[in-house]
Amino acid sequence: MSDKATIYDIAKKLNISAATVSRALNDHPKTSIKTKIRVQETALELGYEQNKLALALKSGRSNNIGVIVPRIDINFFGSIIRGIEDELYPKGYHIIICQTHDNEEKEIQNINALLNAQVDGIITSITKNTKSTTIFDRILEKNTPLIFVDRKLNLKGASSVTLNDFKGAYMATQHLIEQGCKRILHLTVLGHKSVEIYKHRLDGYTQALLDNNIPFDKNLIIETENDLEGGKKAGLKIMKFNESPDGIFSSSDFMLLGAIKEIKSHGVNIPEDIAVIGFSNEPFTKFMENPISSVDQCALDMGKLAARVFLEQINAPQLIKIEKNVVLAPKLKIRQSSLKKVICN
Amino acid sequence: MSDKATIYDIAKKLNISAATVSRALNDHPKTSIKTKIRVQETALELGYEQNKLALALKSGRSNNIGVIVPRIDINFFGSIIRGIEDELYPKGYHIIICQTHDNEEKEIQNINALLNAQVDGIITSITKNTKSTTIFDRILEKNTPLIFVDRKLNLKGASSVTLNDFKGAYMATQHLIEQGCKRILHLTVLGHKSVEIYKHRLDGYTQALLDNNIPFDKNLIIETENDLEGGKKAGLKIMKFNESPDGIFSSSDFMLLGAIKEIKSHGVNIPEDIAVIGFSNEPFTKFMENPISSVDQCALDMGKLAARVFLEQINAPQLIKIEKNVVLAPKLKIRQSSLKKVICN
DNA sequence: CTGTTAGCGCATTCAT
DNA sequence: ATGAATGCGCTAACAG
Repeated sequence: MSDKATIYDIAKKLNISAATVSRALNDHPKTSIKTKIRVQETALELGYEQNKLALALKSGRSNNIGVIVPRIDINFFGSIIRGIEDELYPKGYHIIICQTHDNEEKEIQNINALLNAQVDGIITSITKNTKSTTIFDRILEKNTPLIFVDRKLNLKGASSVTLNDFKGAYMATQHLIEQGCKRILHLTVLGHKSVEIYKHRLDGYTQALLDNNIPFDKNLIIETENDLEGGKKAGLKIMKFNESPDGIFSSSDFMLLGAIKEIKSHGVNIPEDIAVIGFSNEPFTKFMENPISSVDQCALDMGKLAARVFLEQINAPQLIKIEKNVVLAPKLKIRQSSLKKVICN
Repeated sequence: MSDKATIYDIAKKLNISAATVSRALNDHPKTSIKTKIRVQETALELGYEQNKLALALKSGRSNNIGVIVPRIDINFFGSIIRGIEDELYPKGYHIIICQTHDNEEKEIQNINALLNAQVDGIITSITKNTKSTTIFDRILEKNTPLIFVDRKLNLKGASSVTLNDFKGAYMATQHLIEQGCKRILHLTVLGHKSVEIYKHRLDGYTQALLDNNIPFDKNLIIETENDLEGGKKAGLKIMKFNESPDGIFSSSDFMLLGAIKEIKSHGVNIPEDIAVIGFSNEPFTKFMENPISSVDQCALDMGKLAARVFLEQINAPQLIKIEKNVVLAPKLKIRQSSLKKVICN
């Protein structure tokens, strides 16, 4: 019944104009307190609620922000979104979620749809397969704030919040070296050359070796699929080495888990024989009977920061274009899998 | 520059009326093919895109649907949302995400905000603390489709997609019995009486015992906090029993994991001494060195079904109100932790 | 302090 | 087949 009451309904009932009602509702300074009260009362009585759609059309601001991620049910992205929501909800923004499933075409569709829906900004993690930047240029042409999280494109006018993958890898490798490892193997993702983050992780690993005067050995780089099976394959390869590594730094927790399972099945002990550390701090790493060390990506913080960058941009004076590139330092989560030395927990 | 082209821009350029442009764009039957083509061409040229906001205001349909969950970064809810998105995106709907953090006040705020944003429907999992139904009644009064997922309220006019928790618990308990367990302990959540699902799980457990002529022993019910610590506490209690249980069915994987860690530290073997099975099929359960059996909640399916129920409601003729209550059968994920008998994997 | 007018962008009657 | 007019609900500019 109370399907929808508009300001006109209130106006009619009070024999005043809709404009006055609008002003009263918005607490406009030039309105008598009397009418304000009367309006508020009848608004309540009629169950009036502001239609944000009309407001959005009028103002050109929808108060919605689009968030596009590869998959929403991946813990990392879920946490990023949570960070964004936590930060933006109190400011009156709503979050519209889209998934690309790492499909560039879906990415383009999503962006177009969000733009048509008049979102006030877009926060996104690009596809693994994103080749073209034209769709992103369109966002910028429309003066819609664009913020990349984690997986980014280098575009003038776009902001970004990323993790210092190089540093994370460096820290992890350094940690293994400090544990006494001399022959550290690196597990990287097949086709990593096309994804910045894996390149950076490889570079961090290499640099750490260099800084510690450990020779780089290209035979100690194994490229495999980023899943359990890929890890197992890699583990098998490792078991066939003449000289086994004494440490593994993996660019992914999943690959590492596969490798661990395989290696253990050969009677090799972790961390005694081989100390290992992964990347991403997947939830399962800390729940294992023998918890796995990993590099935490601070997903929640990344989301929060991306949200703040958006707010800065949206609140900036018209003519000023803010472009901000935030790089977060990762955190090492040291657990049993990489501790050769005895340490009090 | 191409900030925004409207149908008026196209109309002006072609010296025709906006109405004609609108019709041409919508492939209206009573428009000459010639103009259709001309309009489409200049639309492309001008980079025209439909403003969904205006459309929404006009039509009263925003093509947005609100989804409210306790937390988006919990795997279960992430999967539900993914299911919803997968199903609704191809139909042109967008998903607006909100979190309650299990706070009833935030729940009310979220619903009001979504209603004001003119969403076409709301899919939600209620708070653990939801006491009042008035806010949900408001949704229904507005004739906005309301679909509960997993955690539901029994309201006339609202639909629901839930898991058969009773059956899941029954299956899990039955499985333990089949493994030869005689003294099966049940781990339930503190204050479970206020949340339907835990009650149902307890009931399923009880019924399975009954059906197998195993006496119910209230000392074998332990109530604890739903987290690792709570599980550890429970594990300690169990270790102090005069007569140890030989099986555990836990209403939560997290509690179970805590209990397992505690129990193992006392030298008790799993599954040999105590076979265990949890609930929810959390991702970590299958990644463990000794994978944990669990009841899968089919989150993805629940999301998809909820989306379909929404579509049915929204597409139903005006006067017909569809109320649908779907109950999904859970799936047992049997892994090492509950297999006393040797089975070929 | 309040009323009138107009417009955000679109689709839809009613004419023609 | 097309144009003119109207309204979705709201706010802002301009009068008064």
